[in-house]
Amino acid sequence: MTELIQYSETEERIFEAALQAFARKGKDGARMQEIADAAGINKALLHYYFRSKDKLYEAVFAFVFRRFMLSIGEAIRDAATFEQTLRVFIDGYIDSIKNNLDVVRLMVNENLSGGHVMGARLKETLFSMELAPPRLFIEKLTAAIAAGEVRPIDPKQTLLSVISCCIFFFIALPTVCIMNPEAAHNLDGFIEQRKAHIFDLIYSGLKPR
Amino acid sequence: MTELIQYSETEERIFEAALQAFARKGKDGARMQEIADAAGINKALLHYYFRSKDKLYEAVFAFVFRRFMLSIGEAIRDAATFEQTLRVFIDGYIDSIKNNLDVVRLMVNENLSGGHVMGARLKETLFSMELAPPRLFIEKLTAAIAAGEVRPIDPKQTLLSVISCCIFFFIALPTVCIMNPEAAHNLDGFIEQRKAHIFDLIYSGLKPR
DNA sequence: ATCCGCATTAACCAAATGGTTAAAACAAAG
DNA sequence: CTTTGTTTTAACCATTTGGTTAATGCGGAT
Repeated sequence: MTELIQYSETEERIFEAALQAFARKGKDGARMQEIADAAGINKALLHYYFRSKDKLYEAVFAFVFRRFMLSIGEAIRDAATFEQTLRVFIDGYIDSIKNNLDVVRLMVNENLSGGHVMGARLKETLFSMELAPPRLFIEKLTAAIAAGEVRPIDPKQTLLSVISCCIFFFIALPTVCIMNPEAAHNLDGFIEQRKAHIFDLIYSGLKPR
Repeated sequence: MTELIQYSETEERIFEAALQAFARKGKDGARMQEIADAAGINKALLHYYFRSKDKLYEAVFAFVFRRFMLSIGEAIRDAATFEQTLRVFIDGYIDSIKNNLDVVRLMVNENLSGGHVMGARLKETLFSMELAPPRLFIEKLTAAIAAGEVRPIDPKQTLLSVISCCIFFFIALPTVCIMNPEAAHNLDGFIEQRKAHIFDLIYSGLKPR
């Protein structure tokens, strides 16, 4: 089912180049020649390894998607209280996104154009460990509600809200920087500020009164 | 500065066709021929009206961007309490997005590829009425904080969080439908549910304790 | 009826692009 | 050193695509 392929150095260089291209210009906008150049190889080699542009796209997606999910999994550890769980989740999620901006852009592009490639990967991974973080979050939240640490609220919707707050900022980065000049001037500072704000707003929204 | 051009019936048909194409396949993925077909005209007419694909893209963007902003402006009326303001803002924002999904997709695409076209429109519109809703929201929130109706919190970050929660769901729709089967089965119901949840979570997060 | 400017079209073109092929490097094995 | 299988490349090809052009339609003014 889930094959664990070991890729050659050349293949991984292709992946990085293709990721950048696909993420920034979309599947159609990216040029095979440009990917080959960025990877420092001949264009024919692309087809030698991946047959077609579509197959290359799928391979790249599968590769970086998996890597991204694992990176999130690493960033999010277990915690004692739900307050800590939420804080770690937000910080870890945002850091992972920040370090994988092109992957996020690729996934957004995917969703904009139907999301069938991502859908296949998702379904394949649905029962494996790699989707653990969201499920773990929901379990923790459900438990916290039962324990009275958090007021009754739909856990799935809450998860969606947290993820929305963590991701959207990066998707709309150019717009955010225009509407919000300090973000353009000091991005890292703004990101840290954003982490704190999201935790503050959401946790305060979850606490019983 | 801000020209108010009256477009012919043919031009508006082109806009609709081009919007669909650009939104669903991106600027590069969309084909001039396919846009012409969808608009029921000859391909040369596209160039007759808009010179090049880039110019067409910019014209389409300007047109639908303005229309979308105005639609949000109409949806969001003034309200007495901040609680009402927030509720109206969320409902109006989500309804506008729902009725302009292709425009939102176009704007997201724009941001993914640098956002220069949107940036130009934004800067041009920055001092006009069309960006009133966000600014109005921030003013209301600031006033509510001063009046003690809302606890102290960064208004800009809060606005960004609200918008994130309203938009992201639509951007990631294919993924959301996979992770959340009931959304696929009854989208309108899920949207209403989402409106209620966002208001509940955010307003509860803003109330003083 | 004719003239004139705008709208529309069919046919065409050059460039770009994804993909192929046959030959050359190259490394490992015999 | 030769053989053999894999990796890499230059040159090529067919198709697609954005864009052009010259001709046609057409409605209103004269």
